[in-house]
Amino acid sequence: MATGRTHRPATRSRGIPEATVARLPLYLRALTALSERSVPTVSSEELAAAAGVNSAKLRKDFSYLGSYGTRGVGYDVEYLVYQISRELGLTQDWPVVIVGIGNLGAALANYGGFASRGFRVAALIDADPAMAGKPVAGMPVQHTDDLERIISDNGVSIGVIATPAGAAQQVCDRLVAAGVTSILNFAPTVLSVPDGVDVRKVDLSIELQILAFHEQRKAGEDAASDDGAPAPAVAKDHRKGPDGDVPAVMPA
Amino acid sequence: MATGRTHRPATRSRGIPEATVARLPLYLRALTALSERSVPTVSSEELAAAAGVNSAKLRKDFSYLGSYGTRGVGYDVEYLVYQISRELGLTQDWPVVIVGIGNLGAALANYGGFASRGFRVAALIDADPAMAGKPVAGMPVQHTDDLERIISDNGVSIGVIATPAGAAQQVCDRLVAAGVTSILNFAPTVLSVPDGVDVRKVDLSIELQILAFHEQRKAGEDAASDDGAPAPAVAKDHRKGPDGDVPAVMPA
DNA sequence: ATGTCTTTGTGAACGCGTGCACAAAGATGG
DNA sequence: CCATCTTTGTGCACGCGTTCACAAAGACAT
Repeated sequence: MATGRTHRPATRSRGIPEATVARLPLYLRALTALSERSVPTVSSEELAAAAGVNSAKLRKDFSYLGSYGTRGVGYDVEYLVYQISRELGLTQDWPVVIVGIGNLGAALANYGGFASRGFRVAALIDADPAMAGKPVAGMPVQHTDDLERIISDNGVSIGVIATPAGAAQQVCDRLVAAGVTSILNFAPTVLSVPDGVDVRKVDLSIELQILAFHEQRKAGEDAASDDGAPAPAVAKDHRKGPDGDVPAVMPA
Repeated sequence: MATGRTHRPATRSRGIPEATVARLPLYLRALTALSERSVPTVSSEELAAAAGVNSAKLRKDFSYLGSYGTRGVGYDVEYLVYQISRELGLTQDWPVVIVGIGNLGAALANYGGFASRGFRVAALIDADPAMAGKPVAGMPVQHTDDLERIISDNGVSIGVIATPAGAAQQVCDRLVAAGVTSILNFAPTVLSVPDGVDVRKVDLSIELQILAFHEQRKAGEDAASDDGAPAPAVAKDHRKGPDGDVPAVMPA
């Protein structure tokens, strides 16, 4: 997924493995759906099916949070919703800023998923002076000049970067300097941040490329031909090449 | 990431580990940047730094593709760009359809990252009759009724779902039935697909929730001292109990 | 040629995540 | 109170991924 994989190994999370943390939102979503249908309890088997995971894995995940189930019965839906929400920190309000109000940034601002669960879009920020003041998702866009003040005034600790790749690192540096310690990066760039700052990335083109790899694998299982020659400018010499094309020293 | 995480274990990928495949696009991006600056060769150390990974990991990743480096010198940039592109299947053209042209779908249609490398938006599809014919990103939106024909006519094997959660599974089923075998899902739902179909998901709210978890942990580190002791009070009788702690969670 | 220096490619150890399989815990019924 | 049935919680083994550390390969100078 998508997603982000640029986070620190920091698994000192007091016992809760990173892989488990990544699944908690999934469980929470399934539980919320059950809660809305007023289902009182659910077994690990049922919930696992709804979340698309193995039931043993789910039980082990919950065991890191404590023993919240009842043997012979299952888990209490409401209680579990509360526990997971608390563990994820969703019982408090997280003001978020979105920087870069282009197509994607605007779509994110309008996306309901943000506001729905403890997250509140505190400000929209863009570098284009022409955007300043224009309303997007019922909120005026503010100029980058005020970034530091906005972060500070609203106590923002989570920032979303939706700028072009070229501007991302600079924006990131300013966000971090202003006090942001968690960043969700949509720009196709590797961000470097100091220790203590978490970065997760969402990269559409990477996801597509991974799909293309598997797609190719599926399609060309027999037609393992090495397509037309797109004229590899540099033919090199790779001896152990499985295909056996053996070039010489690379030209300069 | 988005990563995406709902993909099958399908690691029978003829030797190339899934984790490596997920990093190839990252290397490719860094290499492309070097190529544009006409840098002829690059060492594993330099490239690893640019891609934000460990250099040993990078060398091992490349070793799965074959031996493309020259000891004492490094890797030939152009040649490596070609090899990785070929491995990822980017030397061919991948027609893609986007289903669900709301805020997010429209942003995706306009996103340059799609067209940039081997991917071509073949059609935009939406269920709203009012959208039909309206141009988005210089391309007329087509109605869901024609989904099967569009897939078939264009030989589409990759579909992007950007519909509301409620419609996602249904759209997914139709895509799969029409011949799509790779799906990139932006809807906040677990999709179930038959074997042989790959699904990757990008879920904004999940990413944010993971960040919130770490953010909360960072914030509460000051008072973490008392946390060292094994949590004894396992609230057992919280079960639907004295309502004192009612979940403060919200739906949707 | 020979030696030195750089950088790759990889063997091996380690740690994390996953899933099986089962004992313990509690519900339920007689 | 005992027997049986359901479902949790987890010990254990296995496999994947990461990282270290080093020998081998080639470049380059003398």
